[in-house]
Amino acid sequence: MPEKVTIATVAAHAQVSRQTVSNVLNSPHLVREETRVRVQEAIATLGYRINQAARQMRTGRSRLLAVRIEPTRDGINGSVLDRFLHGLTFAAAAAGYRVMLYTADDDGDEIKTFEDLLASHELDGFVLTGTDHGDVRTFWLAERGVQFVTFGRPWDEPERHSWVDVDNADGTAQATRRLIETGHRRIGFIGWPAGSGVGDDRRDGWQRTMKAYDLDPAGLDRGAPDGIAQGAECARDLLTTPEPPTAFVCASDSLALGALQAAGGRSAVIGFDDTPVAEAIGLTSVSQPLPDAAARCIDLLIDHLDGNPVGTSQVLLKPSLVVRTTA
Amino acid sequence: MPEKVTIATVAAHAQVSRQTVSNVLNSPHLVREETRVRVQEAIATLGYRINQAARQMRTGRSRLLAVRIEPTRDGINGSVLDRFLHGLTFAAAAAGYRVMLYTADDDGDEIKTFEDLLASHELDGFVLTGTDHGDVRTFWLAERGVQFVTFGRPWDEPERHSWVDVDNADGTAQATRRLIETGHRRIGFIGWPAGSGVGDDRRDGWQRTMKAYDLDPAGLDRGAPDGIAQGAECARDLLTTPEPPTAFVCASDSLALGALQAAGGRSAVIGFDDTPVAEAIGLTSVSQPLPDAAARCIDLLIDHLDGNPVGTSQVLLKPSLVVRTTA
DNA sequence: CCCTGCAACTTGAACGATCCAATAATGCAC
DNA sequence: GTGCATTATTGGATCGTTCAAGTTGCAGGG
Repeated sequence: MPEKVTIATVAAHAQVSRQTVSNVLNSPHLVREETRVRVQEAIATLGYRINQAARQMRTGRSRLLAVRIEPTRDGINGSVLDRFLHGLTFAAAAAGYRVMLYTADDDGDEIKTFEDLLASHELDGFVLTGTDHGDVRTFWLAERGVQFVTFGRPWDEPERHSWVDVDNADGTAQATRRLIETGHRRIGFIGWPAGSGVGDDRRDGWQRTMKAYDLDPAGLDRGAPDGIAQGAECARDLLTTPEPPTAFVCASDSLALGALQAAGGRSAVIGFDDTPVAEAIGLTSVSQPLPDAAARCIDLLIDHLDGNPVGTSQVLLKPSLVVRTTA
Repeated sequence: MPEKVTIATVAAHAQVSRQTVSNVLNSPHLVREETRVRVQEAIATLGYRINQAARQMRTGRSRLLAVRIEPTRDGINGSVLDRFLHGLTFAAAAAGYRVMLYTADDDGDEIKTFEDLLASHELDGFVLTGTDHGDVRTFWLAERGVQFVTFGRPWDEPERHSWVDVDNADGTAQATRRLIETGHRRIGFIGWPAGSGVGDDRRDGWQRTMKAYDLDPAGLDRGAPDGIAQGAECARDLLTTPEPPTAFVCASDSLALGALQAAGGRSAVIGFDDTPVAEAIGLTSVSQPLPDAAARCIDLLIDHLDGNPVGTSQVLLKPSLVVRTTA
């Protein structure tokens, strides 16, 4: 076991005071170049690492960010959450922060966890995913002056807090354009029942694009809860109309998979989220730029923590269409 | 902003000393029942939460565990890692620990991260996933006396450290038995090339079960890197033999998916890992008990941290077969 | 010549918990 | 009532860092 190396050890080795070493680390501009170099050398020689606990106790900041990891499979999930988490961890590390996980059964439970984590001074900020209309969590945090960023915008009032989101409408617009460009004229949309911000946005993108190309979207639109069976049913329903669609834009890969089964390979289908399922079966799908989104979340959050706490920022990212064999 | 509540505030409120409050929290047996209750009430009234940073500075323990989150898609990944992480976080929280994430490009990079995290006294232990033959990381950690548990056993020397693993051979054995019981006699195995511990174990389960039922496994076995195309190719190869198999046991859902496509619905197929892909397309698959495995990892790790540091423990869990439509 | 201002650095105290050693309270036998 | 062991409680020191205030040396203005 090597000797414990503290800031005092470094100070003695470099023949300066503790505070000067601290300044080299935190406010280098206060230290003369020559001294700074000498201290840096001592740090390197001794292999000194700052003791986060001690720093945290003094400054009250832990350089730890928290993200909820969900047990369920709705909203952002599976490999989507997986890739998002990796992006967060990577971006946070680059800025000297760490990412911590927590679980919660529901929003109320999550607020209890907020209290726990904050009161024991364990962390500095939150990244929230899967925000709903009038999300209680965001109000709770804002009220207490806790810094946070959401992945997913607050649909009621866009500038209430900082967020990063993917332009869902643009995703389905790209999908619809692709189908139109490959010759389709009657393009159906299979999405979720009206009312969810994300779902409505995805429907909008399809609808607006149809109209932009002078195609009538009337009657080509079905809504059902997420699921393969539901997607299949919607597709069958649309295919038995007098003028059936020749292609489908779907609000999720699950719905798309159902549509694909129902159509038996005779319709073009595009899904949403680019899940492993899509990759596995060659489903063309709209892909969210998750690493980028994660990095922007961290940027925003750290901006709030380090810098100007006034005002909020919003970032809207464009998804991209991953063309495979189904469209 | 409410007043800051420290152990001193609680002590004053309950008319005892700081040390007594500390004892109530850490060594309740030293405190008289009556006093203990009074202190607990003061804690509840004031909403006191222990300051983790201060505790950590004194005790040198952070109550933080770390897990690597991988960018790539091999080994344990996607929704598998997702579910495992949730299990870890949940189990850790129950024991008063938190889970932190870190990234690394390769094993060497990971060891550099170990150094960083440990030197700054940021965490107490590691959960490693995806261990290889003669994993350098485990040697490095063991050498330094750092506590860790792996999910996946060290194939060279089982008792070198503590681990939790799923009985892969039992999984393919269950799959093979299921196929035999539903009337199949010629059952092929599509796995990875020999040499990986997990892959060889999965092949073993199939082979042993075949022999146990007096069925000859000779010539029914193919190996290829993981992937849908590879699975399809192996299946086609097996189907063109003089006595082709009527069913396939596969080492992964990806390989199974390929086999399914190649067989065109005329063969029974069973995959491994019960990924969302399997659920989506109705693929029968072997499911790993991830929440349970995660909980056992945490149990073992915390045992090592809190209690007896002597000896290692091993836990082998049985997977279960999720029967869907393909077998 | 004194005072002010500045840069570069030093010193003592504080953050909030736990550990340690010493003290006070209690019970019991003689 | 005294002595002694047992248990419960106390005050002080401590972990490693940063904050606030202070010291030193030197240049320039009045």
